[in-house]
Amino acid sequence: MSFAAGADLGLLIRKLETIITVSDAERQALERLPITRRQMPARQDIVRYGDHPSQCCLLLDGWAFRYKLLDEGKRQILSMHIPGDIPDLQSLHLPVMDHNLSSLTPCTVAFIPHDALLDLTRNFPGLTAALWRDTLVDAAIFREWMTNIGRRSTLGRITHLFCELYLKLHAMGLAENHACEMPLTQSDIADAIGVSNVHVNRVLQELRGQGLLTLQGQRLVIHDWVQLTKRAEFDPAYLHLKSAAVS
Amino acid sequence: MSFAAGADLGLLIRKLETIITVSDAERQALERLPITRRQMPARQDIVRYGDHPSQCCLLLDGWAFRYKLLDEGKRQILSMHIPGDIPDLQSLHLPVMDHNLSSLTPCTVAFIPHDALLDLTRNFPGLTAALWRDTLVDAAIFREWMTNIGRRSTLGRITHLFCELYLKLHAMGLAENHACEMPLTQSDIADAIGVSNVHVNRVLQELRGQGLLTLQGQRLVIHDWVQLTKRAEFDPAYLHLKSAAVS
DNA sequence: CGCATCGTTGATGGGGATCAATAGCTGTGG
DNA sequence: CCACAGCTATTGATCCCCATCAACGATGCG
Repeated sequence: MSFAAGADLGLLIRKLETIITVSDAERQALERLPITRRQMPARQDIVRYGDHPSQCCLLLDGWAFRYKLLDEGKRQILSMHIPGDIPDLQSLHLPVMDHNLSSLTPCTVAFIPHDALLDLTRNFPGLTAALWRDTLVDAAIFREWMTNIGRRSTLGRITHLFCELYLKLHAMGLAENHACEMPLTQSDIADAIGVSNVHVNRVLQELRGQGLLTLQGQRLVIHDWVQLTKRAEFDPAYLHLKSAAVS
Repeated sequence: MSFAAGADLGLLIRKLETIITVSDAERQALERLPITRRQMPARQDIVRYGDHPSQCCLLLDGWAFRYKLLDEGKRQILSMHIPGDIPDLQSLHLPVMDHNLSSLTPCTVAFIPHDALLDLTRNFPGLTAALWRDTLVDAAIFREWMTNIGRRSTLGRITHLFCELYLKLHAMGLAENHACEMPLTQSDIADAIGVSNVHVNRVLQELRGQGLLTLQGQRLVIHDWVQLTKRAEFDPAYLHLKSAAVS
């Protein structure tokens, strides 16, 4: 357990500041949260379906994702998470997990006890609102993903996903110049947008062929942001960022 | 504006009680909420994309649904709502609407000013948690719908939707004996599960042919609940009901 | 260097979109 | 009370997007 975790929790503060304005008192309360740091290898479950967590997981470094498994091994990826996110914040008020949370890359996470967070919410209505709001943005992204999966073409789905991830990274200062890390495999993308991995492969080739983007190694480079957002029918309103401006 | 709205707000209390236990003090505070009642015809928007609502909408009677519109008139239905629901509770902390809320049937709604709700959250941490939790269940349902749309067969999607709606109605005491109102058109179902209305029609015939259910007029009768939940891979955990028991 | 994971390619078939036409149902007004 | 309009449900025909299966490179890691 670490109590000198100002730097770690600074990331949480930065995240909250992409959504609200954090006062000094709130900032200090956040920095006083007791946390347990942990390193995780890639693709290891952090919390599982059926668990009753007693803490939340703040992602400090690396990527994570949530998913559900169905019969016959089918998988639906529900969300992607980057540093600053608390992917299982809902466990604060929903005692039993209805899905899994896993690391995507090697990760550093900080566990925050529910007790400490609930304490915070009792004393800082502003932070309660901020955390609540964070879960509401989460839900807003779910709604957009539903729309993505249900009603867009495969090409639209992939480009929409990339637009969203780039913007999320950009808001946290983790991406510039329309380029960013992209550690998803093609199978991950497939399970996020509801198509087969083979089809993802073919549509990615088409996107490359059209010169819209490059995806090599673990890196995404967007060559024509405006055109990409057009193909994706991407409207960033649903991310509810304080400033959604990206040239 | 009506201040003698105990009966109306009793519905909200009943809804919250499907999720948490409401204390007497909380109950009284809820019953003191100032509300404005309104009648709505079927299929009329209540709140629209881009709006900045200053109140939340408690559904007293009838069904409502949320949806997004895309290019070329494509529509994705995001959720279905029944009496007791507050379909736009997220507007309490997300000032701008990223989707539309519309009546499905003729409705009676009660508008509750944001001010009054925010006041409540300042004085009743338990109610804050309850309302927060309500939006978290909302999100849990979104996750399940994502999975439904992304990874289940069309037959699985339809049956899953019916299982969910029946259970939600049952929890509110609005359905018994595996039968309930079902005012969705086939096009509504199609836009909820991400297929075409023609295909919905054909799969419904198959369901009828297999004797699993009857769907005539505006009424759904489930003939074999166990079998239906099997075909749907339906696991009610994601609804986070206090008691999910249905024979 | 060998194994595992990931990416790529080809062939094949089916689920489901799309278009179009007809029939049924409901409310409305003359 | 009937006629009409408009919506909803149904059916048929056609086509293609994409799942699936299978095989083969490529890449990275212990």
